[in-house]
Amino acid sequence: MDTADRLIESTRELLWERGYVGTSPKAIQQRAGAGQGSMYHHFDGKPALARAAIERTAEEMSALAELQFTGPGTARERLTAYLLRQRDVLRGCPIGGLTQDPDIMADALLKAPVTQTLAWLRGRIADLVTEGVADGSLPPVLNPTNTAAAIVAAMQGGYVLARAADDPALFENAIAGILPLLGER
Amino acid sequence: MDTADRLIESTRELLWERGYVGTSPKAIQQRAGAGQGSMYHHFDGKPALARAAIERTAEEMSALAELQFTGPGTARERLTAYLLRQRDVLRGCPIGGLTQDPDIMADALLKAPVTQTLAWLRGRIADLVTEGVADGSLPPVLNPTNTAAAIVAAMQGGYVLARAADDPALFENAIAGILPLLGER
DNA sequence: GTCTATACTCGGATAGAC
DNA sequence: GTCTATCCGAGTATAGAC
Repeated sequence: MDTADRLIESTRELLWERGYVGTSPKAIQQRAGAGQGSMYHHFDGKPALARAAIERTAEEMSALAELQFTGPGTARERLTAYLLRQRDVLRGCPIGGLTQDPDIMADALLKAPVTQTLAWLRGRIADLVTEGVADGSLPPVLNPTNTAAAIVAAMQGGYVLARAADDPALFENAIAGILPLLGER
Repeated sequence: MDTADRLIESTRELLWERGYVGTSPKAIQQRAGAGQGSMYHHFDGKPALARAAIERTAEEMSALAELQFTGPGTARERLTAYLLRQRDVLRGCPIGGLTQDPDIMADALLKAPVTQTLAWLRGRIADLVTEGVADGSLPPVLNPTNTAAAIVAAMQGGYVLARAADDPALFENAIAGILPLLGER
């Protein structure tokens, strides 16, 4: 991994742990084992580096989800597999958490990957719901758009509850609580 | 409203808008129309002021919710009234949003009101679910703990989705998506 | 490409006058 | 109680040497 890569990886970790406002160039350099000059040689400044980091995180998150969505089984099985997947719950969502960061939301270039990734996720899940309703694996009454929003929201909120309580079980509870929507019991 | 009160109110607004890390004493003073000396006369420093602000916000939020929970109607009606209540969606939840703030989570005194308020909310909603199952206004299969977690999570996550998309409709979608859980369609 | 030096502002707080 | 002065470190970046 070269220096530019290490800088991006360090930035990804720090954005996840401390958010954008709470992350300083100096902290990034130290974690990456790079000096000031090195960082400013490879990137224009903090926003440019953050942009590279957020984009990489967004791509990784989408790819990981897509892995579940295109796996084996009925639409319902793929959906519940995604929901029940192992997660580092107490760290929160590395994309959703950025919505709380004022400097991210104020910068179109930093906000765009956040907006797009969550929109993509909702759309992808809505498609699965539609598919599941069509093939009979999901209850026929479900509205795909609303159900997808509820599922993604329950996950994002599950992170919030788990972090507030310092207990990953709350994420699990939230997921278990929406599963009846999908006809699971 | 005296100076101490104005300082607390300014802090509440700034915590909501910019989070703890993103809020400086100077910004608080300016918004409150108070000087440095004045602020440090009334409060020990930024953490003490934040604590007062967060506690006031937590109390206000609980009181507002309790108003809906003790209103008229069946348990289900009170629950849906709470969910459908008018909200300033794009500003996010002034308590839930704090879970993303590293300096809040690292300080036991600042974190406690966040932990407690969300735990109280879940407990209160779980009670309503239990009540609704008992009086027949809610489906008998519901698990109160999980359902309460799912409901609170859907709201918290609804804020995240709405802010990411810059569109309050996503909060509404998430709520509409979980209503079928309560037997609404 | 990376290092060190330098610069300037802001964050957070203290001291003492009024 | 409030004001102004002052302090020191951190945040963010530039300049120029190597």
